[in-house]
Amino acid sequence: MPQEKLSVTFFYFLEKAIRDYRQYAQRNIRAGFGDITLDQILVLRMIQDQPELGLHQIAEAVFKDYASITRIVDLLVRKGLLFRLGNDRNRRESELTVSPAGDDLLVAIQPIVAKNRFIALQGIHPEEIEIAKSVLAKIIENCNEKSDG
Amino acid sequence: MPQEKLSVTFFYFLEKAIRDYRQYAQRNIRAGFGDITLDQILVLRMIQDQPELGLHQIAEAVFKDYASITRIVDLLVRKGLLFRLGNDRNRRESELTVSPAGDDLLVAIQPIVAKNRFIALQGIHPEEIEIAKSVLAKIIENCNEKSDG
DNA sequence: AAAGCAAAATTGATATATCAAATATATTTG
DNA sequence: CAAATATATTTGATATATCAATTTTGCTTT
Repeated sequence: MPQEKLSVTFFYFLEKAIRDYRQYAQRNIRAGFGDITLDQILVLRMIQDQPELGLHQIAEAVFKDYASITRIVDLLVRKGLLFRLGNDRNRRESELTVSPAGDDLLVAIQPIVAKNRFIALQGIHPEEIEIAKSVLAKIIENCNEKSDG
Repeated sequence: MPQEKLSVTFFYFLEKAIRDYRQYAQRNIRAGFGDITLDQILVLRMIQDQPELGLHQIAEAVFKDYASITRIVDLLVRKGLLFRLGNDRNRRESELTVSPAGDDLLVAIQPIVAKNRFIALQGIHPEEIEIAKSVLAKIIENCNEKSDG
């Protein structure tokens, strides 16, 4: 098993990069707004874009766990950024709608999010980003292969 | 701000890749062993390699938070994989030592961890991995720049 | 050695991830 | 339509991440 060392450091870097990025982005968001997390923003925006989705589909769209989505949505509702219209009992029928406050927040936060991404990728050639992306895509594929060998 | 789309999908892939890899690796570990997490293994191995380190330094070595390390170490001690020799009160003096059970576990688990990494990176050219690694390194750098602009 | 300061370690609170189990709802079948 | 089954959602338990606050320990300086 060659390149063992490369793979070790690669996964270290992978973990550290995502953590540092999240920390950096979260810090910038907090500076401008109160206590909203990146994940909550992600879910909120997804619902804004496609309000017709069920939680299950939202989870898939944002690559997250179902249980996490339940909790994130609850938080967003509690914060008044999201409305659960219709039946509050039957959650499958209740439609989720971003509240005016939620809309405002998304509008205000959008440039910050974009800037975070921009700065995080500053000084990297687009072709390199593409290659890195393809590497990540391949990892995703490899980890989701049916294991039969 | 060009390439907005590329950066969006890049960060999506980044998050998904790390999550899928962890899930995949964790599943394989669980199949062979009981309930030990990747993070616990990482910390355990670090202590095995450099038992003289303090928690602070361990945290830095594995790119983790101090608070997390405190809790992970406590778990490892509770599981009998790690001994806190010497003074159990003064934690700075107490030396951490991997127990025989911990040694055994690391030995047994090592090939699984290596295989996980190998499979996750299967079919990717080493040069591409290097490029991806350099992209991640640059992101880490960008996110840790002193913000004064 | 005592006081004060710096560094290390811990704890509390909250958010998210994960898995398993339990509910609830929808759909299919008889 | 009722029962069986499938799917969606929630909940509980535990682990980790993060930040803030606190405590502990170590070091310096008298």
